Amino acid sequence: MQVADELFYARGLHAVGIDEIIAKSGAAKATLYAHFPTKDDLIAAYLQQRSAAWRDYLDTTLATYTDRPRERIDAIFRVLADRCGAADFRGCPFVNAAAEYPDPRHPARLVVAAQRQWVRGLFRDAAREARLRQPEALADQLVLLYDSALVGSHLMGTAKPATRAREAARVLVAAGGTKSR
Amino acid sequence: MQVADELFYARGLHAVGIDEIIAKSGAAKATLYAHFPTKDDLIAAYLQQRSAAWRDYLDTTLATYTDRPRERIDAIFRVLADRCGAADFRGCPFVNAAAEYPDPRHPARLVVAAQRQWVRGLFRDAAREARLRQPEALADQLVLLYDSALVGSHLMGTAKPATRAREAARVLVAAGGTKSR
DNA sequence: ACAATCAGACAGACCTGTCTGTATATATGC
DNA sequence: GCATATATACAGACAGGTCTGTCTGATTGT
Repeated sequence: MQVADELFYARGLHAVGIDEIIAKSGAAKATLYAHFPTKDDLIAAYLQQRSAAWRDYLDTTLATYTDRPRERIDAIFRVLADRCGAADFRGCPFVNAAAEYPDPRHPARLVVAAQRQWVRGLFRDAAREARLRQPEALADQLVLLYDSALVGSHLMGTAKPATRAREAARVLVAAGGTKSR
Repeated sequence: MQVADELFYARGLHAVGIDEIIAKSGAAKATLYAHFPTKDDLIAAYLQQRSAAWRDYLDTTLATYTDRPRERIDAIFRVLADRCGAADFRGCPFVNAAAEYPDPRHPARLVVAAQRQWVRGLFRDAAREARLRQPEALADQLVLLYDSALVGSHLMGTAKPATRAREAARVLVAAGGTKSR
């Protein structure tokens, strides 16, 4: 599973075949299929694991901001920028998976959708706790910036877009979720 | 080429094979390979064509805003939201391609990079002409929102993220490219 | 003994790219 | 106008590799 995780993230879901995962992990094919009946199941499990790991990490990091929702929002973007600057960063595994699997009913897409709900929940809760006007609209906008930090940093090959997203998020939070003009 | 365009966009680059394109287009394999020596060449051509078409469309649409740079920025997001609401919308072909081809030197990625440079140029030029403070930083932020409109609308299956991106862009433009606080 | 895993062969489908001979459209020369 | 040459496209077979998933018999761990 660890090998699949690395290969899928680094190279793409279609680009990595079962045989390569097996060769690199040392597992037997029958064992892999015993645990994951199809490749789609393996992919969904890979995404689920990524989702769970990211959630755990963010939950832990944000725990110190429980009573400071505005700073919590900024912290999310700080953590994100750190992630985007990591040596193995290759974009958002969820966005990447959605690009490769257009069908919203695909098992991978279900994991992606759930993950996005969770992220949006982070922002919505923080916006509410900060008593910002229109927390729902602001949450939506912050999710946009979250996405774009990941996508932009991937495409540009630097973490600069994540930094920019963080700055933009500050502007939006400062504006309090107002629809401009 | 038209068939390849539709299939690649709708289903993904790896998911569509040469034989399927041939079967659906009525062309002979030898003809296809006469025009495009490898599948990668075909993919790059597909993206190039998408890029050129989008540029032409945006250039035409924005021509009426030549002397109104602020409104031009908003118009970009309006056009984008229209696109995201189209029945055949399946995310950003360029972001999708980057997800499937991690190597920045891949032919597809070169087209993607050029396309992104062009988009950023649109925003930077408009920000300069509008005499906004920090046009470069603002352009970066607007590109982020542009990306996120596309990605978000794809993942959510509605054009609502594009609408939200437009609102956020207005906030950023109103703030004039300020780094918050 | 049983459960889990392994090594590795297999099946059938699909993939990219190569090749041959044929067909069609167009241009050129007489 | 007709014959010929050339350019372009076609039908389809082929090669070799890769893919996902199935299966068998053997091995290892508890």
